[in-house]
Amino acid sequence: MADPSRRSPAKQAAIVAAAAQLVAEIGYAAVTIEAIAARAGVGKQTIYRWWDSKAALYVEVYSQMVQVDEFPDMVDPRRYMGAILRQVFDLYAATSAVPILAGLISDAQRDDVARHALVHGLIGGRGPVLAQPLRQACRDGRLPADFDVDWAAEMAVALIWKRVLSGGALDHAFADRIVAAVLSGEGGPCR
Amino acid sequence: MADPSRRSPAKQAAIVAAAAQLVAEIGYAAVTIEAIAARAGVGKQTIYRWWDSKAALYVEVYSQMVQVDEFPDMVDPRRYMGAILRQVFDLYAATSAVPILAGLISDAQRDDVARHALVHGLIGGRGPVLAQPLRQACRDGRLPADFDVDWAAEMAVALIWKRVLSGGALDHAFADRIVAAVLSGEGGPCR
DNA sequence: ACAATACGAGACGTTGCGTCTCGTCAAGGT
DNA sequence: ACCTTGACGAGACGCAACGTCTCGTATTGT
Repeated sequence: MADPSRRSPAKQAAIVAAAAQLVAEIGYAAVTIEAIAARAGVGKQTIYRWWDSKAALYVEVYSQMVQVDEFPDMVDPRRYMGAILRQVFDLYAATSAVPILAGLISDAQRDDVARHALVHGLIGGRGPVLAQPLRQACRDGRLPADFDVDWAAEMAVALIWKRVLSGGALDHAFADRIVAAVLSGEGGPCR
Repeated sequence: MADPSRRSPAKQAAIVAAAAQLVAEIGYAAVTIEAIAARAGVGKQTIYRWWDSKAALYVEVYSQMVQVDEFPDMVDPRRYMGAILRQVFDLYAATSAVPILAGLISDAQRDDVARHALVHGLIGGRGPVLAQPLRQACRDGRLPADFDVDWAAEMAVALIWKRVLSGGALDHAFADRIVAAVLSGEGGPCR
């Protein structure tokens, strides 16, 4: 139906920007497609043409907002995880990513796109950022060969989601506690 | 306005039962107040008189559904936590509590009653079930005196919420992993 | 018996949904 | 240069559920 090559990049950017603005102003739940369209100076159909739902649109907003650009060196798993988490939390603090993430987790109970993003995509899986580097560390002997990477990633994601959902602090201290909990003992003093 | 002493217990029970039925049949998100009223043979106003919102009603449904009746003995913190978690997960498996919990966590981003239940009430705090017994174990020397009970409870709750939200398994194996992660080392072989 | 009020039923206005139908416009093909 | 195609802005449209309200009836305590 819709031909991606004919899509207007300017409109897309205006819509994403309007969505980001509105969430900062009135909160995720209060944002409507109609308000985004009005703010962006765009017809409703132009939004519905390219995104299935409000949640689908915000998956894109969130992805653009939380871009992990520079990966720290994997010298030590503990240092790596701490650095990556602090980087993400700094991005959270500088943007409206947290309310968007909370809204997306919430919408995932109703919306297929949000659910998929939550379980497999950027938001939930975090494969390239968390699981993959840790798996590499296992192969390199920086972590025990039988270290359960998937479980570690699940714990980290769970703790983050919980604070996002209940409004807890997402600061560097929290990042350090996650690292300590997820890599408890491994490569540390207990071993 | 509304006088609790004149409230009809039969109507209340019918409403709660209808709400529980409907969530099992069509899922939390699809349930409407109007459908609950129709199913319970009740006027809409009778629901709105006693509950602020759908979420507020389901907080009560969930509370009735997940009643931890018998507390296991606190001989060993690991055994205690394992027993209590298995008991809760068995209740989850026997009822529609999981979709309700997922719906409530979702609604907590929009609804004040759900948010309060999530942060302070039965759902999020879990004080009497988790934190309090662990705190007692600390005083009794069954856990290190500097053991961080709040952090342990937060981890357990976070892991449960994450699986509830993303549709993961809530079985005895998961219960054991939570215990191992939350009480890692404490009272175990590493210490 | 009487006052107070919970209750069933359903009308009511409101909001946002997602679809649709216009007329306009820009781009690519012939 | 013309013509087709499809994106676009604007907004009308029907729909569903919200939360409030107003009836008339039933129940309860004094």
